[in-house]
Order: sequence, then C-alpha cells, then structure tokens
Amino acid sequence: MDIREIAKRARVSTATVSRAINRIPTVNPQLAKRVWSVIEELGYYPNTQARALVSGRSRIFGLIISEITNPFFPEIVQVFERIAVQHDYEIMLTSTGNDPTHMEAAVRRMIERRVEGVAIMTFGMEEVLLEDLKLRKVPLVFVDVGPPRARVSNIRIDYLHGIRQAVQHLAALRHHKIAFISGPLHLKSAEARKQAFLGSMEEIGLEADPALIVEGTHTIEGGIVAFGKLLDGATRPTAILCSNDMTAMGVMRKAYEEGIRIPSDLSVIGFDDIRLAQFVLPALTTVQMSQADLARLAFNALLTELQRETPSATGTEYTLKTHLVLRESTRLVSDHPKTPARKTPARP
Amino acid sequence: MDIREIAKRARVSTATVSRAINRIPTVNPQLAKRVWSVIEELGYYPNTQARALVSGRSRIFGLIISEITNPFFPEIVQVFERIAVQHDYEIMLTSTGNDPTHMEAAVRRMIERRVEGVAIMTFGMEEVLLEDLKLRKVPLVFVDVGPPRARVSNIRIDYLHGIRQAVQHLAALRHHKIAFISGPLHLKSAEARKQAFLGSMEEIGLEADPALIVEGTHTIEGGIVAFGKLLDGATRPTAILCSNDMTAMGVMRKAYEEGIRIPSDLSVIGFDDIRLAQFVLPALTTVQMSQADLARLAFNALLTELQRETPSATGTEYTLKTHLVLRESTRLVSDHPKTPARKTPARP
DNA sequence: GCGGACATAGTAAACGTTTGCTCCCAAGGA
DNA sequence: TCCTTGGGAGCAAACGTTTACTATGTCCGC
Repeated sequence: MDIREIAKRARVSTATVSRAINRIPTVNPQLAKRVWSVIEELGYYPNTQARALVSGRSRIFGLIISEITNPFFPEIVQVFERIAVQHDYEIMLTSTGNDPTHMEAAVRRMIERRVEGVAIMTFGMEEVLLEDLKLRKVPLVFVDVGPPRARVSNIRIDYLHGIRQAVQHLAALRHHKIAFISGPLHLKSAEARKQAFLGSMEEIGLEADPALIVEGTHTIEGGIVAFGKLLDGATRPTAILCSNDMTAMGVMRKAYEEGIRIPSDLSVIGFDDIRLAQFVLPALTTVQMSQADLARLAFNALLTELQRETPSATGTEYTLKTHLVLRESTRLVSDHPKTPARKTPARP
Repeated sequence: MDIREIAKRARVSTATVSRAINRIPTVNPQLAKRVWSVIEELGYYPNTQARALVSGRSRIFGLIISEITNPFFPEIVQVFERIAVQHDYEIMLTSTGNDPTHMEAAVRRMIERRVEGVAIMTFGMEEVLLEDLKLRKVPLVFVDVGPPRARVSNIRIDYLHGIRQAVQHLAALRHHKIAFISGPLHLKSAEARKQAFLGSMEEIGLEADPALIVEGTHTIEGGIVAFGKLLDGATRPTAILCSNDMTAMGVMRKAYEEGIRIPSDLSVIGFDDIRLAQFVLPALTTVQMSQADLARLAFNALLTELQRETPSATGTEYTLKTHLVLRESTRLVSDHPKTPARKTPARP
C-alpha cells in the first residue's frame, strides 16, 4: 500500500499526503485531517527505506560493543535504545567479541545501511575502517578507546578518581598487601585502570608489589584463574582490586571454593558497578561508572556532531566521572584469619 | 558514490555491475573482475535501502524481548544475531518491558522498516497489532506466549520435564515442605511453570501447601520480597523452587541477609540456567532451558516460514526440552538447622 | 550460407518516498 | 481596475538499486 493509494482516496496529491504525514504546517488542516483518516482506515505505514533513500537519512545509529552477554553492556544498550527511540532513531547493535574480523564485518554492514553515526565501545577498530567511516563523514564517538591518531569524538573516563578512592579506602582499612587483577592489557581501558591503580598506590605511599599484579580477562573465569595465580604466589594479598565486576565475581567464586571468607579474610573491590554487584554475596564494594550516563553521553555526542553544520575536524572530548560505592566486600584487615588457607600464607 | 559511477569507470552498464556484485553467473568473469577492482578501488558499498526498496526485501528480522538487562536474554540475542549475520540478515532489537504501549510502538517501527519476520519473546501483544502483522504476511514466531486464537508459529517449552526432575530431586533429598515462587502470573510462561510444579508435586504424592506458593516478578528484587513473605508465614519451607534464576538469586541474597545457609538450611532450585547460575555462591541447581537452542529454533522458524511458498495458515509448533542440572544449592534436608532462624520454624 | 539457439550485455522501468518548482487563487494596496 | 504578495496545492524529478525485456554476437547443424 502506497502513498499514492492514500493520495487517490483522499483526493489530493502525493505531495500533500507526504506533507500531512510529516506534519508540515503549510497544509490545510482540513486536508490533513482527511489524509490522516484515510491513513488510519487503511492501516498505512510509510516505507522507511523509500524515505531514507530520497532524504538521504537512514535514521539509524550503529552501536558496537564487545559482548552483549557481559552484564556491563545491556544497561548501556537499554538506555541508548530508549533515547534513540525518543529521537526517532533505530539502533543497529553488534557485539564483536573484540575480534577485528567481526568488527570489520560489522562496520561494513553499518556503512551499507548508511548509519548516521556510530558509537564504538570496543577494541579492534582498524585504521582502514576508520578511514572508510570518516571518508563518509559519519559521526563517530569512541568511548575510551579512540585511536590516538584519529581526530574523533571521545568519551574519556576518569578512572583515577574512583580508583584513588578505592585504594584510599583499602589503605584506611589498614590493607597494604593490595593485589590488582587487570583486564586484558591490550585494551586501552584496561591499561588505563592499571595505571590509575599504580598511580594511586604511589600517591598514598604504598608499594605495589609486582607479584601482586596479574592480568585477567574481564570475565568471571578470568577472575577465577587470576586469583588462583595470586594464591600460588609467595605473598598473600589481604585485599584485591579488580579491573571490573565480573573479575571480582570470579575472585569471590574462587574464594568460596577455597574456603576463604570475604570480607573477613579478604577484601574485594570491583569496577563498573553493574547492577548485579549489589546482589552478589557479599554485596560488592566497587567503583561506579554509570552505564546510563555513558549511554547518554555517547548518544548526545553523536547527535551534536550530526547537527553541527561544519563537522568538527578535531572531535570533542567528554569525560565521565567514576567514584567508589561502599558495600559489604571490604573490611578492616584481620591479623588472624580464621579460615584455613589453601597454602600457608607467607606471613612471618 | 553510485553503482553508476562504478559502471562508468568499468565501462559497463549498471545492470552488469549489479550482476557482478550479486555474483550472478551469467556475467563474464573478465568483466566481473574489472567491476570488482573498480569497486575495491573506490571503496564502494551498495546502498541497502535502495536494494531493499526495489527487491522488496529488507533483510531485517525483528526480535522483541522484555528486558535486555535480564541476563536471560543477552545469550539469546547473541546467538540470534550471530545466525542472522550468517544469513545476511540484520536484527532489529527491542525491549518492551512487557509494556503494551512500548510493544505497540516497537511493532509499528518494525512494520515501517518492513521487517521480514518477527520473533516475539515477551508478553503484551495486542490482537490489533497481530492483525496488522498478519495482514502483511510477516512471518511470526512466538515463544511460549502465542495468543490462543492466533494461528502463528510457536515455540512451546516443555516445562514439565525439567520441573518434574527438580521436584523429584528435592523429594529424593527428603524435602516435603517445598515452596514455589512463581513469576508474574499474568505471563503465560509463568503460569505454565507453576502448573508444572503443581502437577509434579501431585504426581509424586506430595502436597503443595498453598501458603508456600507465592508470586514473584522474575527479578532479584522479587525473589527477595517473595522469600520475605515465605519467612513471615507459618510453615517454613526446607526447599524453594523458583520460576527463574533471578528469583533464586533474590532468595539467596535474602537468605544471606537472614543468616540462613544454603544448602544446609535451605535448598534452592532455579529455572533457566543463565550463565551466571554456575558462578553464584553456592552454584545454583537449576532447570536448564537452552537459550542458544531457543534462539536457533526461533530463527529457523522464521526462515522456514519465509521460504514456504504458500504461507501456512496454521503455524508450526516447535518444542524445547528442559532438564535439571545439579549444582551446589540443594542438599538432603537437615532436621536440625544449625543457624538461628529469624522466626521459630513451625516444626513439631 | 542460413536459421536457430545460446550466452552476455545493455536499456529502461520500476520500487515508494521527498521536495524544488510551478501554478492558482484570494486578498490587499495603489 | 490592476498589480503584488503569499498561502497552499500539485507536478515531476530525483534517490540507488534490481530485473524483465531486448539486442548483439557467436557457434553450430544442415
């Protein structure tokens, strides 16, 4: 069913129907009403692709994340989608698993659908692709992963603030053997968190023992094996700061299996503050980075860039704050752990 | 950049370019090669909306779920997307929060984008909308929520099998005061699970105490309050079967707060087997309903319906099995709970 | 040497909108 | 009365593809 069909039945031209549909004020209210009633009656829905074709606007934004099954992302997706719908945009979502091949395929599909902007929340963007996108003047916003050379918008995350709070909190609880389980270090965001940890430790005058710094994968499984490595090491930490909440959950799981009590034997702090963090046992003390704010920031970045008459050559920088939220997984260091440890803790 | 541009540079007609792109065998390999090299050189990407417009195929499937933040869904979305991409389809995802208004808006948007099929995994589909969709002969597949009157494809879930196993397992562990926390009972799927529980109890000769059956919301929060109600009741259950894993996590959380030990004081069984279930403390015994299989089933249902020359008037029924997976949250009933209970358990 | 049968490539008409122009008409000013 | 102005509607040309149909050339059999 056509716009022409509607035009015929309402005894007007297609132009008028189009104008009525788009609520363009120059059309006579009487006519508009007639048009609308025909539309209702026939159950007509305009064809988006025809519209997009002629107007040159697809009303689609791309959203590239690494894994939808990572609980950090659904919240973002939800908020992003909600705002998009309010602005009459559709979102084209894709999880790449940080795999450049997937990434490439995804970007190609997005270009073919002529997305009007892309928010990239994952690693693995190749320069070539980026050029392809920039060539087409597609607004881009990276969160925290922008390639240094590219002049695109970027949402910086102020890791330092939250992580410093976390370290200070731990120090105040008299921990000094503080371990850090990072994310995969080829991720810029993981590296940045690690640096923030190192910096904070130094600031506060605590030594960051290299043996207490291990690389994880930002997954529960990664947390389990990383904590395993820590347990195999010579010095036993009294507190662990994790690069994300999933890792922390892995640590908690491993601790459970080993009979290590949290927080009495071990304090754990996560990062991200996914929703689950408050329901985990014990509820996780963690550094919050608001997923909703992140989504909002990203969407607005795209929108402003799109509305700019002269696309900014340099891109804009936004910043998202982080801060510690206290829950149940941290406690004053105990000198006499009650629970049997897997190995004798290296303690004089 | 056009197909015409390509045609000009490759010194062929647009028809030939189109054929080359679509790998239609009637085109001379020499020419095809020439065309492709121009395409590469210019970095041309075909315009999907133009394609869709003339071919009448959008290559988009709609996927309607209730909440992307419910960990049950991301797994489905991931698998669904993966298969879709393999078949050169895009997916248009929407979470409705079981809200008919959102639902309606979503369906409207999907019709406007001319989706070729819709998988519906949420409640709230109005008959009117359904008619709109059916009028346009859009293949539809409901999972477990198909309105009785509509003749559409449906994925039935065999709740009974898994739930019967769960009840039998509990009975074998000598539990007889078994509580059930349902989902919101206006959801057909929640009601079905409850009926499966009731049926299984009767089968095995156990009485299902109405006071031990309470309605939840399929969320952690819901599990917390539902368990609270149970604790306030006269009889204290020794085991709880939950309508989904989130509810079970709520129960575990509440138990933790109340100092009730799982599984020593209370056995808990969930439903769904979300990935998290194995990492929770203790790991959750639960009834598995494979999210990956569900996604595959739904996608294939859409695809077959689409390929059918004469669309089936009645729709096809598919069935997904469920079965119990044993983990750490269940144990033989203990006659002497060691932990102080919030109230004296009603025990002779 | 001619007719037919193929194999290939090109021509041009869709697909369903939006939108720049043009046209008409009524009202107001001189 | 005539001219201007402007509101409001229609005409028709795009948008970037696919594809039915047509045209061309080649090869083969008789």
